Amino acid sequence: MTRAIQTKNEKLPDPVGFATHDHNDCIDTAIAAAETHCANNGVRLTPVRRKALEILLQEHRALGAYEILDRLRDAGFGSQPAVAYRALEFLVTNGSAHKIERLNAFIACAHSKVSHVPAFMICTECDSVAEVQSNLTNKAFGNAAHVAGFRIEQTTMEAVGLCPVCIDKSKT
Amino acid sequence: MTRAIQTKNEKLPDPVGFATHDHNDCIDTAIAAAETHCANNGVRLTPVRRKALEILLQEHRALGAYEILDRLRDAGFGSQPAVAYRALEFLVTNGSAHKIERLNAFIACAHSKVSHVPAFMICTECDSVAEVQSNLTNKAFGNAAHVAGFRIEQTTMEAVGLCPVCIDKSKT
DNA sequence: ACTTGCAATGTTATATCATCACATAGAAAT
DNA sequence: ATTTCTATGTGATGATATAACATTGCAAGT
Ligand SMILES: [Zn+2]
Ligand SMILES: [Zn+2]
Ligand SMILES: [Zn+2]
Ligand SMILES: [Zn+2]
Repeated sequence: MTRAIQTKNEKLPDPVGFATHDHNDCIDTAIAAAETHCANNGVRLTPVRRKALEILLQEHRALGAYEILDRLRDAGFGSQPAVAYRALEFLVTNGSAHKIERLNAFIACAHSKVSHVPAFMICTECDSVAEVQSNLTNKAFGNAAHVAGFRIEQTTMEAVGLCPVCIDKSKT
Repeated sequence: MTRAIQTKNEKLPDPVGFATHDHNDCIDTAIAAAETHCANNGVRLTPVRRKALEILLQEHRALGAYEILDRLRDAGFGSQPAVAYRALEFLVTNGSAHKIERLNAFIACAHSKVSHVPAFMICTECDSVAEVQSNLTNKAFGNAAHVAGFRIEQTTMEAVGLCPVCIDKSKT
């Protein structure tokens, strides 16, 4: 049984960071990076996991778990939520994908080779998402954590606002 | 996710930001701040909204919408989800509360008087949340947004890890 | 070969979170 | 007083996520 899809932006071209890019080989390189990571860390990029990553990379946008599940089912995998959630958890844990908490959705990492603090710009109008290369950790944050005795394991930043496309639209 | 409820007249130190503070009057000051804000902005701190804020302030932790709804119902307000979600939306919009996306939960702002980038430390073990005073905007983030033509409206940062209490526990 | 162990996948059922659509009630503006 | 807009209330539904448990496939150890 197919569930309704919630995502608003179905028809965007190949935007990464709201700019166009050569999408053709970026899938292959990302998959290769995932394979390398798995080999180096003693975990397995199994068929479902690989397929889930391919789906995310194909779209280059944030996808809900059930949207991914639909495609996994179409590809012959299981049809129950846990199938998608487990694959996604694996990808997130291993740095191939991120969860956009604001959207309850998942997106392939745009630069999985380098270690980074995931940071995103999320359009409130069309739900498009761009991952920002943000190598700068917030120093004040780190200090506060240290003072509080909190051991940070991962930090994510999410900015919401209007993407260039929707800014243009709002002007007309 | 289950945590002890903190009562208003508790003698022991109340933790905010994993540190102790004087909880007794911080509710009143926060409510006063909300009232001032509403007066200055032509919006109304109606009974439900005020009660929802009081609930959040009482607890000083992240509460799910349905948890808040329960208490609103107990206080004589409506019993349907929209009642809580609408009140919470108002509080978030007007800076009296934040949504912790990671937890799908809400928390009273710990320093609602000053404009700030909401930043939180979230314990993966016990789900406790501390709001960090992070007046430092991530510069790289801002630059990236500018380059991309993205108009940031709000940024939030969420760090997950282990709170001091759970670090202690894990050592035993 | 066999069994024991473990990780991964699958399924059913259920829990949790969130919004829609529409009716009614109050406040504010004319 | 009438209109208008905001706010509250309700029932119904949608969307997201996990629990619990059976099954499979593979690898070590015997
Ligand atoms: Zn990334
Ligand atoms: Zn947009
Ligand atoms: Zn705050
Ligand atoms: Zn903790």
